[in-house]
Amino acid sequence: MGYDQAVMSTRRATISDVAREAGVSPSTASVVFSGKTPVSEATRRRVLEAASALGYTGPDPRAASLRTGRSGIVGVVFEEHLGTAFLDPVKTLMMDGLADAVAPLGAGLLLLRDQGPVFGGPSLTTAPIDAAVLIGCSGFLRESLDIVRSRGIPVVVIEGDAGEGVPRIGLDNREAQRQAASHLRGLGHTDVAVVTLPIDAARPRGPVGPGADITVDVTRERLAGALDVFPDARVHSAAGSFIDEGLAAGRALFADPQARPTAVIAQSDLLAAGVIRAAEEAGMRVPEDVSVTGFDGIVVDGLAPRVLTTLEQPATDKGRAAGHAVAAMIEGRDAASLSFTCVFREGDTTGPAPR
Amino acid sequence: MGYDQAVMSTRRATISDVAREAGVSPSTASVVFSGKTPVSEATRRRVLEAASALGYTGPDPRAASLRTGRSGIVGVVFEEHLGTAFLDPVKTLMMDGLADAVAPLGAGLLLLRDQGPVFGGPSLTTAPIDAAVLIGCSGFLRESLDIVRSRGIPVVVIEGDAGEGVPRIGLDNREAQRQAASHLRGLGHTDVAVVTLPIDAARPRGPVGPGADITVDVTRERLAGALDVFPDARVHSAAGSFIDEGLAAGRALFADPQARPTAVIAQSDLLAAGVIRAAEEAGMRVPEDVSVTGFDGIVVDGLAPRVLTTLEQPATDKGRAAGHAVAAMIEGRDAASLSFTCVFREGDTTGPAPR
DNA sequence: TTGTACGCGTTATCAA
DNA sequence: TTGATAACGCGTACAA
Repeated sequence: MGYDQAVMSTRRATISDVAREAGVSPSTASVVFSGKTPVSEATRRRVLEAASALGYTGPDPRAASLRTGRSGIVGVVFEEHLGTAFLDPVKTLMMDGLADAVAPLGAGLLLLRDQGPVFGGPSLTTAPIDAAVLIGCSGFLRESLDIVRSRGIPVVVIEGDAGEGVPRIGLDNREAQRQAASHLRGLGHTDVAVVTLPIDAARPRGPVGPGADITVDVTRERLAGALDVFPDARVHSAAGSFIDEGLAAGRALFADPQARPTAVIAQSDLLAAGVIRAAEEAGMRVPEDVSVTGFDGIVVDGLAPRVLTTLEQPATDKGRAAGHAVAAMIEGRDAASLSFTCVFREGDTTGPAPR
Repeated sequence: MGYDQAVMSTRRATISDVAREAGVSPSTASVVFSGKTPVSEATRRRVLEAASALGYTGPDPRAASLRTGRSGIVGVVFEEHLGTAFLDPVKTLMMDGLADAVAPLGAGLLLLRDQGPVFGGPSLTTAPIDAAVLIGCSGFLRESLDIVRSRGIPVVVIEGDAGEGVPRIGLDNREAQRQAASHLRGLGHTDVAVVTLPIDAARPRGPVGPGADITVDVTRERLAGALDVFPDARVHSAAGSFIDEGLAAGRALFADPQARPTAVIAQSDLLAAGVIRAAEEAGMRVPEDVSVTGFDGIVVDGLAPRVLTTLEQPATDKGRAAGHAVAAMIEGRDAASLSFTCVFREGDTTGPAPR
């Protein structure tokens, strides 16, 4: 007993300690806690009593997961600061769908930022995850991705290309954006500018040349759709999907009164809202002097009573689909890629090109 | 070699395999990956080559965390569906602050729903976390909490009482709500109704009697503040902080034209927005026929051009404070409880009581 | 700078 | 229904 106390005071009780105290074998004690095998009521109670006497509160998650190979954790990897998971309305809806679909699986969601394996914390590669959902997939991720996949961890990517064998939950970004662009062309616009989402991890802000290296898939695809219709469009990148970024980009585009575009294709609704504000600042009317389109179909505060011309995307469904896909893969089934479709919605922020 | 291949095909290479292949000891190989001890460039390269030859991609997170006792994961526990983490604007802001404060720590955030240890998935008790942040703390949690604390895992609670020794990040809910109520009394209101947030995990919707058992701390505190001023107020609980819930509650309150309150204290801005909508539906003018107050100070879509009379709370700061607190505790420092203060903001949704 | 030896806490398997 | 055994894969004193 003296020994036991000494031991107890220095280290936490383990399941072996409990077993010893209860006079059973460790495996029996283990079974009492896991419930995976029938145990006689008598031993069961003895073990539980021993446990509470020793202050043992159940198996150590780390050890259990080493042994079983499962942690019950699904990693969700973002390319940007984790805050975007919460502040970007589209991601927010996606996460809701994802949480929904993953719940029956009993899994928790681990929010990860891919910062490369250099930084201290858990990256995709160092976290004990059972599966991973990537939100976009840029260069950085590619590398970690191979590692994860080589470990046999199921991976699904939302809006991005993670290579062969990784199911994709996609959106018809290019086609959808082309649709909005065509709408503008149909209205007679020829001098068009594009305000893009971040083009890469460094998130520079400013003009984008024709040869620019765009590593963010969504940005690239939507831009391609716009350029399909307006190959000569001026392109300006924002540092994030925020109203303020749209405002900054709009100011830049409208700075020179002699060289103002008659239409602006923004790659998100928030950016569009910012551009509209910039237009008003510059004394332009929307849509009489300049037309603006968005992307996402979310509710943007402060835009009312305007209705944005935009592309509605099924954000929640995308998340849910990703959840179902990882759930399937965890259970050993196959998961297929899936592409969702945007719906063009004409509002009152686009009109005929000014003469 | 034949043996090696046989082994490789059946199980994943471990660091020992790599060491053997490279002709060094396991510990040396380990050091190559962890970088905790200088290694000669030659051995280093040999190990790396062996690793890539064997397809070894670095230490297994599960084993590593068993050994080191750290996982780099901070658990965030919600009482409700995880979706609320993303759909409730206040929680959203909190999470942003939390992510922010935890980032330098290099930790990932694990979103957990506390559904009691029965359910299968990782709960607070079965997840490999280094620390936990509780969002609220009701009965369910209490139990898991003891377990976690007995394991020596630092815990912080936002808006809740988790018992002695658990630092709290709080809000002056009661005082703030009392302030809004006093404002109404000052305007001459006497017949007042309260629309509350969920009162417990079952989230019933409907009238709340005087003796009701309210397990959600925030709800209880804010209600107490309202009752401090209007002890006889009718109380109606909503099933969540949504506009639609406020709408439903409002309809119930305004159903009988003979017994309509002249003011409604809603426990969140979203609820308030719903109540206002219900009032309009019922042909009542705000604030001429009925005054409405909210709580939170967030931007509610569709409310413009109205400005809600409400209590602004520093949601982001609360999250950040919680993050700093767990960071401190993980590093062995102490963390103190902290209480934030709401600011009363008078809008145009409250006015003199109708005669 | 490298190697030896051991323990981290569990659980699966199989035999009794 | 219970127990003995053997991993699970790694990190780290400590000695060489």
